[in-house]
Amino acid sequence: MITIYDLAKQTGFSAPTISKALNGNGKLSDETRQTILAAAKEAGYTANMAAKALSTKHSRLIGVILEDVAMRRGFEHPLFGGLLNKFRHEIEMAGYDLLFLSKHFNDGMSYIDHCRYRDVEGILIVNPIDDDPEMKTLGSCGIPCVSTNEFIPGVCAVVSDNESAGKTAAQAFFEAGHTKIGFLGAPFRENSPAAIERFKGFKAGLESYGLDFDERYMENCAAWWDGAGYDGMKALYERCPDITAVFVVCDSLAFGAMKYLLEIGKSIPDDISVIGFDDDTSVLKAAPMLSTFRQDRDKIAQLASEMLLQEIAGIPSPEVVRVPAQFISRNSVRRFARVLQMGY
Amino acid sequence: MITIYDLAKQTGFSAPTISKALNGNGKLSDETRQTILAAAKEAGYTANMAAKALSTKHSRLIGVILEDVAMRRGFEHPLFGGLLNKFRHEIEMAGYDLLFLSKHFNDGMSYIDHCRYRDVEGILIVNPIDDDPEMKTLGSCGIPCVSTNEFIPGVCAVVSDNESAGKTAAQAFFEAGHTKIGFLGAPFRENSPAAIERFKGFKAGLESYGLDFDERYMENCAAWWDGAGYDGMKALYERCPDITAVFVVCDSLAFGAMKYLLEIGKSIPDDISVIGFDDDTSVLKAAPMLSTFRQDRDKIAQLASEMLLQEIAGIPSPEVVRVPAQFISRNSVRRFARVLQMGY
DNA sequence: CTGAAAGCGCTTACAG
DNA sequence: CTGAAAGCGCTTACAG
Repeated sequence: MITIYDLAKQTGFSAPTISKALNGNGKLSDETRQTILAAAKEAGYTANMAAKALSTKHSRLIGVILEDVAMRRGFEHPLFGGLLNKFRHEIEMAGYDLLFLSKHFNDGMSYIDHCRYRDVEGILIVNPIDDDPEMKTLGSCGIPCVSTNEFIPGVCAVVSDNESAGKTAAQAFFEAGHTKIGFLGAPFRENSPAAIERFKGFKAGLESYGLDFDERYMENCAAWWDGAGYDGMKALYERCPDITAVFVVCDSLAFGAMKYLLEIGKSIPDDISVIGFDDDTSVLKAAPMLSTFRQDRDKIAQLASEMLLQEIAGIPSPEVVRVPAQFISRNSVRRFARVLQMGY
Repeated sequence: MITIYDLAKQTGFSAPTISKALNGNGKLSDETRQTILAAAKEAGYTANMAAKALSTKHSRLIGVILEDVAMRRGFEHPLFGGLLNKFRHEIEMAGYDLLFLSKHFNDGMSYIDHCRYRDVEGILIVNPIDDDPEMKTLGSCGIPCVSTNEFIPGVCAVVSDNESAGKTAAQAFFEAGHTKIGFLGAPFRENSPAAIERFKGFKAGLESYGLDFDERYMENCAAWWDGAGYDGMKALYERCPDITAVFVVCDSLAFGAMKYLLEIGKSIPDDISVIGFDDDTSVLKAAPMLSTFRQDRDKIAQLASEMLLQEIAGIPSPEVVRVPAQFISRNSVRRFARVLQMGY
């Protein structure tokens, strides 16, 4: 391993001068800088980050909290995986590395201790464990944080515009002539906006068309995976067999719901129309006709990295940044004839 | 931030003594150790890894090379995502953190430079870029490496027993009475064993039953995603419409292949039987009847972490470790009546 | 524009 | 069993 002292010896300059040349700061003659840079290159010099981190207190490490209790897919989660691919790329371009924070590290240190241990400079909270009490402390722990799925006091959230998407779903159903429309949700948790917001927007959308949303038409599934969607749809449909359409908060649930509907002999969209959420490729192959919403994972990741880098630089972020989700209309919504006659 | 000097002041011992107590090494009276540990706990002391790394040359960091040019799914790759979930858990239990190695870090340092920069202690090569020349240098770079998909000179490979799986596929088809069986492969690359080995085993399996494999029955798709499977199946089937079965090297390709077959009016398995590979959940929802092989991601990850930790400790690893892939028989293979009559 | 000194927080021999 | 000294590789004021 070659150090700045080796470079100092070779070039005849002092270590601090080598340091300045390498880092491009301080006043140095161009000539000095050039010779030092050339020597470094020739010697194949690579800085030692541990030493840098120790003296500067800057580790160039971004901690990532990624737990996936809800879907149990970890890296393979339909939103989180793609988001991380992009986020990783963005921060690497800025000279940072990803460091996964963990609770079972070194027999159970907290996230924050893990951060201190590694001098982590910023935290991306992709998704925490439900109701983790440590989340509340993150906003004031002194380390810049950005969240991409959960609302945490004092932490900037970059999330899809779920309400608008909900409205769009209502609009799509309404314009196709549906009036009895179910809502299949997921556990409503205060800090996890996705399900609640999609419902809010959906309800507001219906009301804007003069349709009151009947609470009986709403069913919240017990979890986020397809089995729960199956059970939820069963409960909903047995209670309200008159619905002609259902908006489901995510595609996994929609897949389970459709499975149930198909099993009892219903066809989609002829008997019942469905709109999902996520544009989940794992569902899409099975249900290529499913209309859904695509969360802009690249955009969310890019904004999240910008906000975080900005906060590290001392510039505060807004409390929440919304990213539009794109409606992807395929063929799971039946258009009623009378509507077509109305000129649609 | 509280340091060992603070602890030293508080307890009246010297910094080295604090260090020994904290790390459990060196000779210390139990009493001293206890008081120091208690003081550390009360003060909420967390070690500083940068300082530790600088003085010990041990970063407790495992570099990960994860590129996914083949499937373009990154973290969402059917094998790699799950493998990483488990690998991450394993090494965290051992006090290590994951560090993704990247070529576009800090305007383009090599993987090895990235490792030196961070003092990475070991490298997990989940999947490299095809024909990356840097791979050849990894085996002799001085940093312990383990690979989970690619053969690299001097690097321990932990991979599925693809040949046995290929034989099992041949057996399954043969026992069901098939004799004209196609093989749908992927680009054969020398260092990437999956496709070649599955083919080898498959061919050997057929031959063990006295069936010569007709080279015309083999078609290698241009890539690993479903569109390539569609095209590959088309080419194969147009050339050999007499096949009654096809073994496909991965489920994504199998999905594309089935899509083609369905489109031209064939039914599966009545007209043509299919066996895939990967037990890819994203395909499974669409084709729940697909018989396939499940790679034991947890086992591969666990063995890879063991090998790597072992190498870091100075114990050499075997050149290759094989992990059985489990055949999952569902309903995509037709059993011919005459076979049943033969007593199967 | 360049360098000597001190420090970041920890550990490793080496004394005692 | 415990501590004084030196060092890991880098950077930050501060002189000059």
